[in-house]
Amino acid sequence: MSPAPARTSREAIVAAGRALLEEGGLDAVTMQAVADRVGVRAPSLYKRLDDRPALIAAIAGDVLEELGRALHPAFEADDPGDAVRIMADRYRAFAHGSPGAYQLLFTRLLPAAQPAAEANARASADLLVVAERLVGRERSLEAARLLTAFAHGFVSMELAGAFRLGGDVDAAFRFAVETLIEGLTARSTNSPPG
Amino acid sequence: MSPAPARTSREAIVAAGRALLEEGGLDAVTMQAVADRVGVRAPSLYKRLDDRPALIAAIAGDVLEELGRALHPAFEADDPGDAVRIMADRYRAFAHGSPGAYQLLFTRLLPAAQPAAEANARASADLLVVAERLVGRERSLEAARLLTAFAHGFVSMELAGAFRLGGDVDAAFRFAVETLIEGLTARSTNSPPG
DNA sequence: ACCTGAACACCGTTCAAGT
DNA sequence: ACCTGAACACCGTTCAAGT
Repeated sequence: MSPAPARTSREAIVAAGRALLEEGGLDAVTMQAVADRVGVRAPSLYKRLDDRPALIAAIAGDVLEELGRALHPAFEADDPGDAVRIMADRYRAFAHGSPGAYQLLFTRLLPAAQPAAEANARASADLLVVAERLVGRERSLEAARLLTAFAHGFVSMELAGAFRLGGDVDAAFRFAVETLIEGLTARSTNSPPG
Repeated sequence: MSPAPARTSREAIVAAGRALLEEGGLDAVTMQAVADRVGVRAPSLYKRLDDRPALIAAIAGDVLEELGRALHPAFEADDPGDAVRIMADRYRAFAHGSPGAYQLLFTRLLPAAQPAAEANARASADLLVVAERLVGRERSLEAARLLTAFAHGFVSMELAGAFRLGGDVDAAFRFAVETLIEGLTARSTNSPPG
């Protein structure tokens, strides 16, 4: 008579998926493992999500929002160079703290799994403002792309274990950030303050 | 009486796997699809390869060698700035020409799937020489890491479709390469020629 | 309204049996 | 020495049946 009460929730399912992602990579995020973790049978998941790609998309969306929140305080720095330094550090810290989630963002996602682009757009806009303060309006998009390409490339190589020649990886990161700030500043078309 | 003749080869299997990778991503590289393509049943593949991770590793190894060959001519440039320009262009062209293979290189590979590191080491050594000519010995490792991080980050974001704000992506790449060359040159500890 | 077991088409992998 | 069909344990997903 009484309809069956909900025994889980979309949020719990997404959280379980993300935990499995960090523990065992994307392959470990099976519908059955997720179902086990939230205490339900696999077919029940299809009441809350269309399919596995939709689950992956939901995880990616959460991650993107969280990364945006982690980066946002960097934009309050007065000096654009400091903004870049803080952003870079926070970006890298996020990737180290959630490597599985971070890598998911740059996995070629199936079309169905593309996360909502709002958080993305907001972060892009914030970064563009910093870039403009650094190099001027004309080159701001190019500068923003250089900065994001570097940041993503560096942490992604770190996570993939691609820095195999020893040395101080933290120092290499700091050196690179300073080189980028200097290089971009030197190309600025902003009129100097007077 | 006569033992069964070989109906395929390890090379044919690896080539089939790579073709499937480009056509449909890593998920499309199933043992059955590979077997179909080389004209054999799936269990026969296990005569030449331990398992699917070994197949993926073999593909990655081939790709890495090919990338090394594509990059090598860049190191003949007299000017280290030119070497960086040529390397960057060739690196990007390789990724555009074989996006599936390229992305495979930076997928978190299972330990079993780590390609032989020789080709890797040779390319690293070549790049270090260029970096040293650009910034001096002390900072050469840091500089090499900045350059590879940028190059990988840029093309990987391109392939993931992460540059969604329009603009001229080619121009952004050229701008970034010039900014890096200038920034690194400015930090050089090499004594000026004279 | 949600949950479940049973079923389907697919994986990777093993292995005994064939030539 | 290599190839094969059959089998096993696993996937994702659908659906009729239960409450």
